[in-house]
Amino acid sequence: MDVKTLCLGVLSLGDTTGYEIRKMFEDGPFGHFYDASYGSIYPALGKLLGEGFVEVSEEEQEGKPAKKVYSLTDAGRARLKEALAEPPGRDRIRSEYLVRLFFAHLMEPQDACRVYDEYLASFEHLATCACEVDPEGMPPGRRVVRGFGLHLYEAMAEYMRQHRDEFMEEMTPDGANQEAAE
Amino acid sequence: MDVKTLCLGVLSLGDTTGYEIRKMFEDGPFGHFYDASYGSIYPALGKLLGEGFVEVSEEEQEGKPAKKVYSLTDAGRARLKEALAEPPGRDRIRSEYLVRLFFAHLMEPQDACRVYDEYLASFEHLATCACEVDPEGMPPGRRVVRGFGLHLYEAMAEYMRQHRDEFMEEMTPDGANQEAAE
DNA sequence: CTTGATATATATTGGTTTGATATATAGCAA
DNA sequence: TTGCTATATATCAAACCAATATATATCAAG
Repeated sequence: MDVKTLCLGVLSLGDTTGYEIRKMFEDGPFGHFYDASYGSIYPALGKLLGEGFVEVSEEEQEGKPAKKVYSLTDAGRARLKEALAEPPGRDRIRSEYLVRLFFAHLMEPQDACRVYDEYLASFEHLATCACEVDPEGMPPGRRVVRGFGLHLYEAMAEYMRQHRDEFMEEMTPDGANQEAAE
Repeated sequence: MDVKTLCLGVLSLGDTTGYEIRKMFEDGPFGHFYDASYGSIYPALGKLLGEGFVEVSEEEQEGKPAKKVYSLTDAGRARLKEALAEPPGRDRIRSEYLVRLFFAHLMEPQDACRVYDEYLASFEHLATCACEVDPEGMPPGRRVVRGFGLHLYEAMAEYMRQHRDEFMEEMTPDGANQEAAE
């Protein structure tokens, strides 16, 4: 599964530009389970164009630079279906937060506590955002993915809320409070 | 957070080889929240050696190739602490499974159902494995990370078990069973 | 008793991806 | 009028991954 396939997938939802594809991975529905940057999206679209899987129409705009609106061809739709039929590789996660928590005993206690609270807050935020997305009219798979994400963020936030006090106490033993110590 | 920092972290748990560091990211405790391949680990160890953050001692072995056992220097320990104090970037996930479920309506129903069941099974497996790790004697941060992972895998498996029937029915409408149709 | 698979162990290479930056224009706030 | 944000495309060095090469040992299957 490379960025080319991801682009085909995004384009299956409607014609769009490289810029907007990137935004989909940043805030949009894809951000929760994939990532891609300009440096991979633009070359991917270029290759797909050369292979006949997408078409492009340049739309002049006043003020802003000209848009290149890409759209899927029939060959592209077939290619996407083909790629989705391939066996999926296992999930990969990269969490700098969990790395820090894992090594919390090597950090300054107040830094570790800040990381903990930031991480908890990020899940509460994500859960709120995921909650606002209306599943009405979604195809079943997409609805499952939305519910899965929402359930996940809530479970993560719940776990971190429940174990917060325990962690904070163990990180700052024998009354070594953040401010007042003496 | 680059692979160099990750290597320093692994070495803070004890002296080891590049080969074993890789295995830590595959099966070991790090696999749940980070990934790194040989092509990044060996060059990272080489650079760390040049920078004086790690030392190496070649251990000849009969039969097998000579081991290069790396160990952290004091400078390396300081560098690790420094790196952990930097603000963490946001979590990144790459799930080929969720991509497929998102586009399940473009797939053959039986393929989509297989992906669903495989994904569910993978979480049940991960939960079982995480359950077997004894948190006794772990520092608080590491214990939180373990509990977090376990809680997460169980929540994911639970969600997918609960919505399985719903998904399967919606994927194969009006009695279009996998085998017998007609 | 040899073939193939698996495991230990280091290392490299080609291709992909990231993160940052460049270019260009407009709007809006300080 | 300076700086910030947003729209939009594009590129580049550095980092990174997946695959492969090398070398040896063990163990099971045929």
